[in-house]
Amino acid sequence: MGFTDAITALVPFSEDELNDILNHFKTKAVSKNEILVHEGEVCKYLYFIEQGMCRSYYLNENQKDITQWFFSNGKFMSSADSFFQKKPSLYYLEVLEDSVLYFISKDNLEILFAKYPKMEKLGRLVITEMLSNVVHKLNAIQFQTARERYDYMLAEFPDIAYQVSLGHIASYLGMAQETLSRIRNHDASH
Amino acid sequence: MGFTDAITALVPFSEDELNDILNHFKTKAVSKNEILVHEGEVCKYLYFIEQGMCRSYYLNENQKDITQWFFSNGKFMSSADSFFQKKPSLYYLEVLEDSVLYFISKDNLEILFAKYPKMEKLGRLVITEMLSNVVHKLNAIQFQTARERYDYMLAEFPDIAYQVSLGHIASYLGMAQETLSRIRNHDASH
DNA sequence: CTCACTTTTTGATATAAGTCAAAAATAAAT
DNA sequence: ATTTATTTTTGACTTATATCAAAAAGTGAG
Repeated sequence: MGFTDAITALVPFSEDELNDILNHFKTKAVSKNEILVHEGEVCKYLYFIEQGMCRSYYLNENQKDITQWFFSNGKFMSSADSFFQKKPSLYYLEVLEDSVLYFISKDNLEILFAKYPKMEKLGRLVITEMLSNVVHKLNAIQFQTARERYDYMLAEFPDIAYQVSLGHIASYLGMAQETLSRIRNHDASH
Repeated sequence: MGFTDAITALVPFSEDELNDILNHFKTKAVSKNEILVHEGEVCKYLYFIEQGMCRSYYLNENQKDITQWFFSNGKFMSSADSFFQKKPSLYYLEVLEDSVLYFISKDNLEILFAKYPKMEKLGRLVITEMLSNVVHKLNAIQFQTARERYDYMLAEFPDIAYQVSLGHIASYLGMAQETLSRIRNHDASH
């Protein structure tokens, strides 16, 4: 799903409005392993993944890298807290494969918010969607077995399983990577 | 923290604006065990807890009641997804002790959104805060031991520990209630 | 105050999943 | 192509926490 499709799916805009909105975004190609936002720095942009795959992660007390979220085609991505409140980000944003992104600064977004009330609604919808995704994952993590969590992921984000390394997925699902490996092989059926 | 204080802490409004906003809310006293929203019904209001304690919960596949979130003094509460998108709620909202609430309908909120651009900002901030709280809890749940999760709760929501039943807290923290009981007693001092 | 009901505690046991360590398989680099 | 590095798999062992069951403590109604 392209950028304009994704937007109009959430809030209907006219052709002219869409063009104006689009002009406040920039676009760029980014390569695998690029870090878009470092922990501790303010996340300056709201991104949209036109094509590709990224993730957010943090380092826990033992410096272990924990994947927090995957962002694939057609999704908005940001370190939301940091971006909206100009606070230091608690997370890294990393590019997992060569990708094409749209992005907009806070200032430009504010201009759009002021100009188009419908944009505020769009902003709220994007965050509400993030919230409901995170809540959904929390429910999955909180009371399900490792295998059920993996099944949840396959159902929710089928593409991730084939594009992302085992270790990233394991930490995302809150299990040891050995466990995920065994789930995938040993009892690959059911 | 009272209602007007909570609002002005997030976004500055004039005296007159505040009064107008307040007039779009209603207030009521609710009693312990009252269900404000049932699963499957659309959540019609955004609530503010002036005084008291509530929770959201759902029933899992085995009909076990799982607490999802606690809402105490000075917090906004809603089944956010349901309220903003008029979808059936996935959760129940329940009153845990006699409470005093402010609440506003979607229509009235839309009126305020249209009238005061700052209100849109308030809406976004409220949801962003919910998002960051949920993300924080997810991180706590995902890789911490039962005892660490309890400590997280004590640090984050100290009041809950003394007002809410053991079973509700245990399901909120994703552990068996026997486990929580043992944590509280046996090794109460680490 | 007593009886019924709910919640919490304690004990014994089972098990899912973590940890440690090393081998195998893939991918990247010279 | 070989070598070096990274990722995944496999095995043996440990442990935190769930489950089951029953006793104890607490709460509320009549």
